[in-house]
Amino acid sequence: MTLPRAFFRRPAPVVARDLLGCLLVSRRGRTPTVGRIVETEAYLGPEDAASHAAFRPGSHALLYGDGGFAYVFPAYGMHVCLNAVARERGEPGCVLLRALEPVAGLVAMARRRGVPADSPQLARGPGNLTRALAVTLRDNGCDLTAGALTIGPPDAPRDFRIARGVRVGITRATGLPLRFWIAGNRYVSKL
DNA sequence: TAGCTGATTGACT
DNA sequence: GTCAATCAGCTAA
Repeated sequence: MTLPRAFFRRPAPVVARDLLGCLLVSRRGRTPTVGRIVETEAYLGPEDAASHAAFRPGSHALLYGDGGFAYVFPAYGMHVCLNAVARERGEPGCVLLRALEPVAGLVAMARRRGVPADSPQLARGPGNLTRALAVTLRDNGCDLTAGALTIGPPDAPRDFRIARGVRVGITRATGLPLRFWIAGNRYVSKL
């Protein structure tokens, strides 16, 4: 069960908001790991100075491609961040996945992270999220609607409150209210 | 070829 | 609060 391609063929902020509560499934490694998405950020096209579409040509092939694919990039040499490409072909945009609430495969996540399985830090933060799910640069460009890395619809009613605020951790175009998270969730990276 | 930067994290003062 | 680790891809030369 995965989200249809059409889900991703919408503006990035809409996709970012609707991804909250959805399930990210990674079949990397021996044990599948599943997490509920609790925090996202939307990045737009070249008009958004913080978007890689504006200043990282190496990402253009993916960011300008069809929605529903993974865009994985290295940051600060030691971390990788996972994005879902959003919007129709030719209209660049993506959604950065910043935090998950662990659902299944907690022991495998804890082993990869080196923290207790009940730690709220299991998949909190973009770099920690990819480490917990064993996402690497090899996953760059993979199909999120079918494959080792997929996103499924929520497994429970979306009865949470969605909070919205400015993006964090970036040095350009700060101030845009493009960060979304589940209000009060203990696995959100910052409040 | 050398130098710089960043959508980060964790350790340390 | 500060700071190092570490690298792809860009820029300047």
